[in-house]
Amino acid sequence: MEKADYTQNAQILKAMAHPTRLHILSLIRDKKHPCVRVMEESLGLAQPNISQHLTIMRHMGIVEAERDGNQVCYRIKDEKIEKLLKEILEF
Amino acid sequence: MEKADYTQNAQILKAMAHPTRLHILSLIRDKKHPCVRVMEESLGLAQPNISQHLTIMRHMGIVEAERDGNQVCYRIKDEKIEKLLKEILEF
DNA sequence: ATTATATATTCATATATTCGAATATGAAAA
DNA sequence: TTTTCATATTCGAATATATGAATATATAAT
Repeated sequence: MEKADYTQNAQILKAMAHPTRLHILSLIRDKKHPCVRVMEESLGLAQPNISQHLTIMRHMGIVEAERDGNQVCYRIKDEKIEKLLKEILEF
Repeated sequence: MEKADYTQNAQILKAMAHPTRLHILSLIRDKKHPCVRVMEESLGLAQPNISQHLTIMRHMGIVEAERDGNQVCYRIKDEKIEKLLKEILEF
């Protein structure tokens, strides 16, 4: 494995390595494709805070956003991430 | 999953989410049970730095140290971590 | 006992993360 | 077209992390 890969890999891990972010990812897995308002209810956290965490994960290619009229819904970006996430959440 | 679990889980992830630490873990997997001096050669980093990273992972129960005379050798702590690590390194 | 070798710890400083508060944007409803 | 609802961004202060330099400890060799 290349040094660059460790860096890339570590960045993705780091973007998941936060309690709130793991919780969000778990929600996305459970309720398929939830919007931010739903997360807000489930997590009991401030909306901007959740949005900040989502932004971090969006930028790292962990989740993907889709606007649905008024609201924005999130999903896991791809199969690869889904597999990794499964391993982490079921750890 | 409990909130406490997300925290615990995130802490373990975070302790792995660093390029040098991933590299160290990869070394430990490849060369079974390497000592710090060997890591030093492979990584080309200062010994105190490596030792600092090892300490972090030891404290989080990711690796385990065993003294062998003059030197200290490291291994992955258990099966559970080994499985998670495999998923991460092969991501 | 002294010296050499291997590893760990401490400390200081630079850098990154976290999160609340305030504000901005974007779409829908009135 | 103003108001409302949903989400995103920006900023600042507190906190955490990373790393080099210096030093300490522990075993082995002389």
